[in-house]
Amino acid sequence: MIGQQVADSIERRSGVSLWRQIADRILQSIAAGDFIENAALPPEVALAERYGVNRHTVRSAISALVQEGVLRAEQGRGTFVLSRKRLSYPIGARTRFSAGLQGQTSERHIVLLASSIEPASQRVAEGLGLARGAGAMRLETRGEADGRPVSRAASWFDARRFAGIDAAMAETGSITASLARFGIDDYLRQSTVLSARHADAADLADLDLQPGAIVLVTVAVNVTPDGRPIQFSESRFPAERVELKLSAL
Amino acid sequence: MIGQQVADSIERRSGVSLWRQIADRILQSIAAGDFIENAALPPEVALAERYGVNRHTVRSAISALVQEGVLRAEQGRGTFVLSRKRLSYPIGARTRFSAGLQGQTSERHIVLLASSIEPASQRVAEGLGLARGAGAMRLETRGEADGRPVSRAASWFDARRFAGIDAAMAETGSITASLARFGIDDYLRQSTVLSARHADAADLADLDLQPGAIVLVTVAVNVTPDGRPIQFSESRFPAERVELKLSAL
DNA sequence: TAAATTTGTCTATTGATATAGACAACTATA
DNA sequence: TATAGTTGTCTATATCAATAGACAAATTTA
Repeated sequence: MIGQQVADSIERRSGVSLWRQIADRILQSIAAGDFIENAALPPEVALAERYGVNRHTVRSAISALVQEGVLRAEQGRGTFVLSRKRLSYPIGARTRFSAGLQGQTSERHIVLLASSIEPASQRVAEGLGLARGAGAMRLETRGEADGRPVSRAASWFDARRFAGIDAAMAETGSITASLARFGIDDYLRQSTVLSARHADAADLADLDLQPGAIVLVTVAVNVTPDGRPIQFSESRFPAERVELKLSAL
Repeated sequence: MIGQQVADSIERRSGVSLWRQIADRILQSIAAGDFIENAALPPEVALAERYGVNRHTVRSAISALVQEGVLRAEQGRGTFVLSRKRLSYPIGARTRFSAGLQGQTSERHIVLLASSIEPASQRVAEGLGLARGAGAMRLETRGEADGRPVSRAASWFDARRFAGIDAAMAETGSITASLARFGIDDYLRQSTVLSARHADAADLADLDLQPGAIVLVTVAVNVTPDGRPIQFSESRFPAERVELKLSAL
């Protein structure tokens, strides 16, 4: 009889407060398309009954989502869904930030937050095929779509081969365009490893999230068409705003 | 100077308790390989100082992880890491449960928990290319590796074409083998959409998780080599035990 | 053996979380 | 214009989460 998974019960004394769990459920509901844009949420008393909690607890959840800009509450009328669906970020052989989100947003770009040259850690050295401790250029970037942050990444490049890529990145706002300046006309995604965790303090600040949010984490290596690694990166995506669509599989 | 992301601060009044956040950090640390198997965790006072909390709060985090079987505490000696690294579950054109985990575990299989025939919901109908409301056979399964649950899935098939696949699944413990009985010698992963959320009550029970845990969610369609959809599925993976490795990209 | 280190247990106190009930303020509708 | 339905605010109480300090119990080291 049920086509979707139904699991309305809520875990008590779990280390995650009831209002945060309910807020998560409502976000899921919206992302799953249970509410059209501008649709009214069920009234607070109904939600309280559904989740088996007090009305005030539901109100805490709602007020957190109002803070996040997901809902709008109007006294006497109801509570309404503001947010659009999650962005669907494609990951495949030719993963490109801007091209991937084309059609879903009117505007998108990458901001260079910081850059530095540092000795390659073990995993960076492995990913780039460098000697451990060799110079690696690190770029800290944030991806934005329609003014909302949708990704936060650290990327490493061979500092010798790509000297000055930080300036190129700041100027062009595009990894693809920056690499082109170094003679890289095309590159491919060689590997992607995916995990998820709670957002840490840095994620919260960089991605404009509320504490307790979940981030998807990808660790990836990009290579030239002939297989030489050029970029190693770790990216974080806010799970409440982004889903990853694995394509070209 | 730092090769890895460092973010030790903890968020207060976030809806996620400090002990749960610290437990998450320790799990990340272990998964990232900061501790070798059987290595001692830093003493409680040191951890309390690092995270800026009281020793008792650290103890709450540790005791949760002891409950989960990740740590072992010994009075007078220290607290030790038990758990192995996360399993790496490959997702690609030929995603197969057992073959994918080969080499990482000595034993793995799929258990059929339940099955039923139901009218296809909208998303199932879309995924399988059926009319909405047409008969869909649903299989509820759990993947286990070395006796630990590593995945929990609901799969839907065209009930007419695959009548009896539930019995085949119960008998063989393999999707691939069951499909072979219906003349499907090969099948490909057409699409995979990935997201993450907090585990709900059903996940907690089915995957043997502690409340507050995170699950990775994939929604996928498998097709025959000539492109006809045969299986629509939603799978949940415990993020603390599994990472997804996107291959053949 | 003595001292230092580490986990385990207890008491007490404070702040955040959750419940309960009552009523005000606002909106839509019969 | 009532009335019903909804969100907003207030008070009170109970439980969980976190801090603080002290000391016991077990282990390792000097």
